[in-house]
Amino acid sequence: MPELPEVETVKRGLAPALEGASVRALHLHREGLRFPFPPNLALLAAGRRIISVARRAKYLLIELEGGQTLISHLGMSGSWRVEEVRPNAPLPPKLKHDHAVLLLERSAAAEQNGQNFRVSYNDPRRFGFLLAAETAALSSHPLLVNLGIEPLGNALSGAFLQAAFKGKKAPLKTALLNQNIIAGLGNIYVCEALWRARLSPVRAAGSLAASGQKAAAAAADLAQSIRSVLEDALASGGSHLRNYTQTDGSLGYFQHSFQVYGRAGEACRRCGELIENKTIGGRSSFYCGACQK
DNA sequence: ACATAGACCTGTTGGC
DNA sequence: TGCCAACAGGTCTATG
Repeated sequence: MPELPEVETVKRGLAPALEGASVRALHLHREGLRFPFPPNLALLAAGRRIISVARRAKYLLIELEGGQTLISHLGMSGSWRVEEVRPNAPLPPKLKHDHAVLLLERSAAAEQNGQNFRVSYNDPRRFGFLLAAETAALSSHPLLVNLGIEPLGNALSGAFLQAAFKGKKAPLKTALLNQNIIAGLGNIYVCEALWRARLSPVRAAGSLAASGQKAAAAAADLAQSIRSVLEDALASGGSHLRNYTQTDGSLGYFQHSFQVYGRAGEACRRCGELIENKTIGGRSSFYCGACQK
């Protein structure tokens, strides 16, 4: 599920619920996920007000009053679920694979009934994680310090890609998945962006940095394709995940817009040739060998 | 410096 | 219908 558009959608779902609320308790139902939970995690969150929910790359950053920020990564199968907890009503059932549960209280000013709510982190495969870090030192945290640019920010351009890819022999596909260059792209959107840009995933990344107008145009095209595919996914993800309490945001919304991902053996929607699936850098890569050069 | 394979996990899917 | 292998949106580590 979670590449940048999905994580951004989660962020947009969580922020209005969490911001300004206070953590009554954080319950952890196992020792850890991909990484062990920090020993003081529950204690550190308890009683703290949540200042903000933000996203950097595929990380969710939940800033707490008191100088700590929770770092959440969804791995391959993580999701957050918001549920109301009404007085005199049974608690919604805990689901299998709910590993971390926040019990929260809305600020008195915002909520006359004193309603509480529960936000659960569910992750069957447990490739995700939940950590905490000093807010002041967040940008130098080992997980974040080397991250590349945000592809939806102003930094992404043809010139940026040319500079970043110059001399790289790695396949374009691999370079785009490198979170230290562009942060937030994953397997699906790289495949889709390359199709939009008519660029082959197997060509050397450095070929986009060749001198001349042709390479510059291809790099600019790719930058624009990355931006547009992420924006389109975000637009459609937002509409489907709006009801946050009922869906876990797993596969099912933008997939109908896929042009190549998961379509091996089907006709290219642009030229009619068959979509190929080849492993590049250890990941399934879908592309049209006829019109992606 | 780079590419590749393997590791971590459970759930779903497709072939027989 | 059942069984089993292959595969899945991510990323870190070890190996060559």
